[in-house]
Amino acid sequence: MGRPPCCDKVGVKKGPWTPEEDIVLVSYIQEHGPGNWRAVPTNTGLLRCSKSCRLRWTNYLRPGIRRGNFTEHEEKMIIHLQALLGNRWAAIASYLPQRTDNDIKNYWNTHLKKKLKKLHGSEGYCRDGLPSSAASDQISRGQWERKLQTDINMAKQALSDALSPEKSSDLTELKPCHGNTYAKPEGYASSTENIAKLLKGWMRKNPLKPASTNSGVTQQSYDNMVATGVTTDSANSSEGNDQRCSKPMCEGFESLFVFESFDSSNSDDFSQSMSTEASLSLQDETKPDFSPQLSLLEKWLFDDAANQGKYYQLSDITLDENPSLF
DNA sequence: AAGAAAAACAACCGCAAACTA
DNA sequence: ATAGTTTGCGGTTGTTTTTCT
Repeated sequence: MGRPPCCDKVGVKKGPWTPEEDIVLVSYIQEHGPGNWRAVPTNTGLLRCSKSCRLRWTNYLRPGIRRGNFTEHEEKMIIHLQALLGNRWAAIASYLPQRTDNDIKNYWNTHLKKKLKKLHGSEGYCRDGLPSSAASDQISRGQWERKLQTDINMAKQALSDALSPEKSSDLTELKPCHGNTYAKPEGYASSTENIAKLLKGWMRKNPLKPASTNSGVTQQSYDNMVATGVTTDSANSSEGNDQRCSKPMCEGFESLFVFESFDSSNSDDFSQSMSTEASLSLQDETKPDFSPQLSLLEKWLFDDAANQGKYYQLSDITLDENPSLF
């Protein structure tokens, strides 16, 4: 007996999400909180499978995520964490709370892998830029363990370096492959921002109907959104734009969630932003506890870095101080 | 200016772990 | 204890955008 599909394949829409779909999804989550994805398509009328809804939310619509503009520091973090943890993107993303695993994965595949390849050349490195020696499963167990210990020490040191602000390692010398910066232009608008505008324009045009299902956004919830920062400026709203987010439209968007511009180099900004965020539905989001995600090794690195008072103050982002974060 | 190639990114797929009845 | 269901994760693909010729 095979595993049943996550949803009916028939009648399920695929491909890029439209602004309208985003609105519906955001509205629903705004009201019900994330989770129970199975029920989302049913309750919202979205012709998407639950998986797609979840992905859309976690990777784009969820408040607090930062897109594009990977900083040098983030790059280093990713590179070192990848070396340490391998392609465990979710684990890596847990160290960069503003980034999604998908984003990190894409960034790794499109940018960092190439960078490392250029930096190290092909010699001594296998695919994914990892030292080929790490994959030597022919060596004896004892050798392997010693090697592992060495690798751990190296990784620890590397992570230390990455966590240190004052140290600009050789990685800083990594230049974009061609003239461009890696990050998108400043004008790059996050999806949440896009949705913010959309919500404003759309909701005005479509007075929120309590809807037959519980999918509709109530006026109250709309008011909540306004209260939490959605401005009333509708000049750039998505009037008549029922296709994918066009650039001019996106560029004029404001933030639905009123986040300060995130900068991973400033954890205070982050905390601040997260506390703002706490007023939103994220507070209901059932995020896994942070600490259990940490393997012993990760925890050790975590603690070690914190003890050394290093730059990336993960310790600043604790459950106690930011209950909304996790 | 136009077409081709490369790069970037959004989204899908399948597997496996976690959860629930 | 277990079968069924849901969710999370990582790999991969498809589409769009940008750069090059």
